[in-house]
Amino acid sequence: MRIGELSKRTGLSRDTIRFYERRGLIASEPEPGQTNRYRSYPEETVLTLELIGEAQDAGMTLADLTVFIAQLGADDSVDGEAFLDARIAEVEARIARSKRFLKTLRATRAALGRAAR
Amino acid sequence: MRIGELSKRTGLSRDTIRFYERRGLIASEPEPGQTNRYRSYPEETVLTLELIGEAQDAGMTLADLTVFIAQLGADDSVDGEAFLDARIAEVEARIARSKRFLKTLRATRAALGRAAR
DNA sequence: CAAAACCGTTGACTCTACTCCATGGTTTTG
DNA sequence: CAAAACCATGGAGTAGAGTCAACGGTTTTG
Repeated sequence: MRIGELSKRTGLSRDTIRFYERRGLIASEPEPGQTNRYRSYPEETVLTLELIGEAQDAGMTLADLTVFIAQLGADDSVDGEAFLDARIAEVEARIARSKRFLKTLRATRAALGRAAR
Repeated sequence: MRIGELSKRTGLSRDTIRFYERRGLIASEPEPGQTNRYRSYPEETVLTLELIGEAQDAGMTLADLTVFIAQLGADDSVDGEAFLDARIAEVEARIARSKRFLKTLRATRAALGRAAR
């Protein structure tokens, strides 16, 4: 699929998609048998981009994601376990802290609801 | 308490603390009866800074936090409920997406564990 | 077939959230 | 009391993650 469709399907701008490709997070091939220089992305790129979004929400950087995505493809990895263990611990901690903050947000909301009437 | 102690107790750099103060997230007073220009922070600033950390992990920006912290003190607020409801929804969504990513991380870790032996 | 809609590259620019001087004053300590 | 440790201000610089503009090809469409 071309970049315009991918953009529509993911909600990301074309520029963002090209930016991710320069960073090595996704890859395209030239359209087969075409002389234009248009990128063509495989269907699964939609899923990869959704994964990137989730990972960013979980606090991962694009640099981390470059490593992680490389590991998704590779069947073996020397330091992969250590890397993944570290990322898992980080994300777990971030979720826990986010939940604490959510409680504060809800408590504030409740207090405000009472004060308002 | 002076900035050095606050820095030690929160793990934040002095520069970061001063940066937050410029942004209006925390406040200091001059040390009472002193002629120096040293800041003096109340005890609760430690908690505020911890809150800021959690909020950032939850994906809030400092701009959002400025509004939120103002609301913590004010007993009434016109648009407060709408603001808080929006923030709560955002944070909930971000946590949900983070959890989805965490699953992917764990699955990858498991696959790698099996492939390694 | 021409206008509209797409696509590509390059390079500069923005925004957020810090971080790092340089310079100079104040406290603490051995 | 001098050196070390601490504090302040102002301004410049950095990193991460995009975003935008300019210019020029390619496809699609009425």
